[in-house]
Amino acid sequence: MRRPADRWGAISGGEGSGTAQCQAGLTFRTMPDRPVVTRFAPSPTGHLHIGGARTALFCWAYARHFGGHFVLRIEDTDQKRSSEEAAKGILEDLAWLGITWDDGPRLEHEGTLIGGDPRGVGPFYQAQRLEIYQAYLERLLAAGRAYPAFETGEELERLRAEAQARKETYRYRQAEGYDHAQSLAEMRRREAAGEPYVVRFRMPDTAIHVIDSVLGDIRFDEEHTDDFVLRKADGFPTYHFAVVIDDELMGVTHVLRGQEHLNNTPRHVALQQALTHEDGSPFRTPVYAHLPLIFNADGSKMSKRDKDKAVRKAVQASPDATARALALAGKDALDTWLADKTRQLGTDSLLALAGDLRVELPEIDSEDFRRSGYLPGALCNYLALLGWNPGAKNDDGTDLERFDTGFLCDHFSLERIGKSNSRFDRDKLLAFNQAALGALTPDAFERELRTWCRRYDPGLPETLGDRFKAAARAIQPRVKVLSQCREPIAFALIADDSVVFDEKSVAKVLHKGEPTGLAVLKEFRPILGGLESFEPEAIELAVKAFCEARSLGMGKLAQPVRVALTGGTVSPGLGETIALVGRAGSLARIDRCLLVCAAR
RNA sequence: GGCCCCAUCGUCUAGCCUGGUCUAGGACGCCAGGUUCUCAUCCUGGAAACCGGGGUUCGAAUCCCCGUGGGGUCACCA
Repeated sequence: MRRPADRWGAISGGEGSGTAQCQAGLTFRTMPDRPVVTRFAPSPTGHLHIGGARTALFCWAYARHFGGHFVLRIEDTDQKRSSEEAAKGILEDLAWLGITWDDGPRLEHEGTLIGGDPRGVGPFYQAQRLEIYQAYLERLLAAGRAYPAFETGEELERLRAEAQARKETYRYRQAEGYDHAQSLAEMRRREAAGEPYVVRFRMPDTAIHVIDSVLGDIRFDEEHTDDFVLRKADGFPTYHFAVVIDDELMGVTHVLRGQEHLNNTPRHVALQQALTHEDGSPFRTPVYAHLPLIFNADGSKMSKRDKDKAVRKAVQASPDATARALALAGKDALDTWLADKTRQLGTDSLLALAGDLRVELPEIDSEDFRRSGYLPGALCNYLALLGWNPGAKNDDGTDLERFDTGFLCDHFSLERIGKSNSRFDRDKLLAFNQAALGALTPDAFERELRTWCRRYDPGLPETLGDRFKAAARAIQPRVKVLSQCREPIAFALIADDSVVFDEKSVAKVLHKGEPTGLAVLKEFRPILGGLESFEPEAIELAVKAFCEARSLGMGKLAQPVRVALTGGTVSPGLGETIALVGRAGSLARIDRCLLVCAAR
């Protein structure tokens, strides 16, 4: 599992590791003082967001780089929004991306088992760890570092509003003259009576320093912190509490997460300083690395609600669309969805509606990219470049930016993580994917296409039958994503007698010149009919021979045949096109073209 | 608004830490050519950036300060 030492890349001293300087001035890496453990800890409220995928990718690559452990933990402490279904979905999304975890929920993916608990640090669902949190909470309570609070939500809301009116930020602070013993008694009384209360953390009266491997040292002064909630009224821990305990108990050494968490970090650090294990040993502060955020191309925040937004807009735009939405979603569901911008429709309804209304859904979850037909390798490659850069050159002097996850694991380091936010550039991702598809061997591409079709377009292989292989050949260089696969071969998916002959093409290609395309076509028909093999290569040869014998340019034959077989002048190579339409189909289409277009 | 973070082509970035080799390099996109039976692929070329102002220095994209701009965050969500 561990890599040879000479393959470790450089790490900075701030990462809890030793950096040695040798005589020649070369820096080489040493193993950190304890095994590297990273974790990805999503809340199961939906599919894996693309920003989360990037975070997971980095955490995974970092652990792999050092031969450490990558933990997957499900943060389901919000009972209202979490679902087991979403958790499963996230596991599958990660597995599809090739991001596998060492410690975490078990998942069977393509015949291999991912996850497990080799270090005995589970369970990995926070909802199953409530007793653990409670034990630490009680120690904090006993030490006076945590205390019960009895304000209702409405009261807090009012206090916040009042502060806002004074142009201040409301911060919960332990009241003057607070009596801990009395407060604990009240807590016990409420406990017995089944009345709600929360437990808050007493923040220290000192500034908190956060050491971040990406952003440097950051100081948060005490007047800007507040006594946040540790245990909610429903008995569940808040994120802050659970994350600190679990990270410590699971031996997490490096926390890589989005920059939106930066302002939470002083709370976590303060908690680490206040918490101890049963034996009195202190919690440790992991190395933090806050990752720059990813935005939409237009600079707006990438949100899982974007998909709903796009469809909602289309629905509201026309009464016709509203009617169709009504049929799909039902009146009540539609009304609440339209009225509440924060509401999300089910994936299936959303997809159906988008298809029906011809709305392009923005891709924001990893599942969306899978559906669109991106290769996980290309996605990971592009994602890795959002906030990280290998800083290396290719032999031709261009920047090295196309690489696989193996390269990422070998070279990933915190010191090359950028500080500034980036925008998600679909065009560049598309280019990466097109290159990745193009680099596949024809057989590998065919397999990828089949796999994708099985999930998202089972009708295509059915329609194509034994022409699938030829279709795949024609498709490969012509699509950027697998979901475009029907476009280059659309002519092969329609009935022979439903080809629509484009007027302009007919005029230009069939009627103009000498000889006319029509004449060439007529002459070519019997040659085609008499071919022994109908493989693209054989057809190609026959076509060349035909043209050479008559001193015709290839175009003089190819374009008329294209119009006859596809209705237009654009299609894959002539041999491929003819092969895809098939012998009977080709002859029928040529005959029909001769008949229909001669009259024009 | 308070706090925190950030700032190189339209976008992602290299260079910045360890000032000079930067008339700032690459990728995507864009534009113009070329190869090819059309399309796509492929090849060649081009336009395109150091946010502003001070300072330090012989010298600043690189170091410091201020301004401006952008972003994050201010929950019994995570």
